[in-house]
Amino acid sequence: MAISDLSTPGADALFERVPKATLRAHIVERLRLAILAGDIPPGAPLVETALSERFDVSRGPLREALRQLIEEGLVVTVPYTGTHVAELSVEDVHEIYSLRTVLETFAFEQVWPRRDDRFRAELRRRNDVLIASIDAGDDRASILNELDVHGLVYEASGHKLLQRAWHGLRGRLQLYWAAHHRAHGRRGPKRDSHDSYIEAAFGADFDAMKAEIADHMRRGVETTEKFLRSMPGLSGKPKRGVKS
Amino acid sequence: MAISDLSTPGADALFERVPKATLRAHIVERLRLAILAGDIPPGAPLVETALSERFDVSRGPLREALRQLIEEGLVVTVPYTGTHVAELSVEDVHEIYSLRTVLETFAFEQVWPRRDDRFRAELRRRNDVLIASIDAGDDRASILNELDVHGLVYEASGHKLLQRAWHGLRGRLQLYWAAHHRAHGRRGPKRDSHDSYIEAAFGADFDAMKAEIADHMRRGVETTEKFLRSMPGLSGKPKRGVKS
DNA sequence: GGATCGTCGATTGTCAACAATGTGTCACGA
DNA sequence: TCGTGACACATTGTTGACAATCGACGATCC
Repeated sequence: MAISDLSTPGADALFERVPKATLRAHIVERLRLAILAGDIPPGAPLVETALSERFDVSRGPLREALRQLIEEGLVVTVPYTGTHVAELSVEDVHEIYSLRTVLETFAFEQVWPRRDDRFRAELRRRNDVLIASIDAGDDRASILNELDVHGLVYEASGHKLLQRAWHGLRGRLQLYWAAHHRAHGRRGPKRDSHDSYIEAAFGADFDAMKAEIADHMRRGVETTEKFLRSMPGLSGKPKRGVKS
Repeated sequence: MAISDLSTPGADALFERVPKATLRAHIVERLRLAILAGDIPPGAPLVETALSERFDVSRGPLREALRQLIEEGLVVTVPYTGTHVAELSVEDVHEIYSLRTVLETFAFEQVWPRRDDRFRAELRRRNDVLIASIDAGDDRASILNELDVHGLVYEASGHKLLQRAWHGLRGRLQLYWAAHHRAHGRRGPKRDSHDSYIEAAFGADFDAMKAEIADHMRRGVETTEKFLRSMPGLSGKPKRGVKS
């Protein structure tokens, strides 16, 4: 089979620049997507032979793809024993959101003084997309669109290292929200929670924006924590035999 | 050859917990050390066959090790073309230090309210080690010790994600300072630059500490930028044929 | 002389077989 | 019944060979 047979046109140009040139790059994407979409849930084992069969590649490229996802924090492995999707803990939630508060504030500090009209227009546009998906009741899309709105701030900062850091956080966030969606369904981002964020972003008061970011994160950590506490199974040991 | 033959006892327990159990883990360490020490300078090609021979392993584990270093930002690769050590640019320096200012301030925010005596004692200890190596004129050690002093703040924060972020920044910083040392020699961290930092860390005024962090980073970016501008060759294209 | 095309070497990408390790199971004895 | 030891199985780690691709060099044609 030729590599080109696997090409998925412009469907998901969400992450970084995508080479698409090698099998490994392909698998990284597909596997990441499968994990983030909750297709392979947290704690589920990732057996190399099974995955190599599923993706129709040999174990070489697959292992390299796994290494990359390990480095991204989405996958955990124990030598000679096994590999599984990263699990969710309450401490992680606190860490993610506290760090995100710092990073997003920093990102806004970079963008704010520039009074960038292109940024504002794009922010408006992405927010409209988000609102539309919320109103349509499409939770899967809403989660992604919400992250896209926030992601714009990092992109606009022009700070590559900061974007990289956001990318790492984004993946874990998606892991949580996907689990949340899978458990409760129809409980994506709320309109009003985001309205105040956008309003502040378009305002003139930077301190108000900082406060709004902190508030937004507080709400996020609250929701996610409540969810996790209601699902103690998610941070348990991976069960042998759960099909991937 | 048995894996145990490669064991390097407690020589460099600098980075994370070291499994030592697999060849791959070993190579990641050795390769990272070779890069960070400047043994393989920025821009130099990393040919898989040459490296696999040098480290006496096959290309499989070596490639996986490379993947990990790529994810850490120390190595860059182009499919079907080549791999080389990451290069140094002035923008990178600005990004690293600006992000580090934010992260280190955040780390101190976590540590400060606790009035942790163990932290203060360890800070004193590591600082003494640093001073000793500076006075001894050992630049190589001084660079590492200086990073160790700062690293303690991240460790004491107890924030795993923050430590992870610091680890990524730390590697790049080491890359710069190693190149700096190699070029100029005998120009490691200065005593007086660090004295004010430590003084503030032991003081009671948190705002003063924040200002000191910002100052410290300003000095760092200034030195590093001046160095880079004096060595334009470091950000050039990798030359084919440079031995690794 | 300059541009273009093909060839060749170097390098990375991929694969399938084999080795090493850890974990659970099951028989056995106290 | 409970502990214990050996054994088999599942899984990852490692290897060497082969395929695909890229970049440079040189021949050829205009």
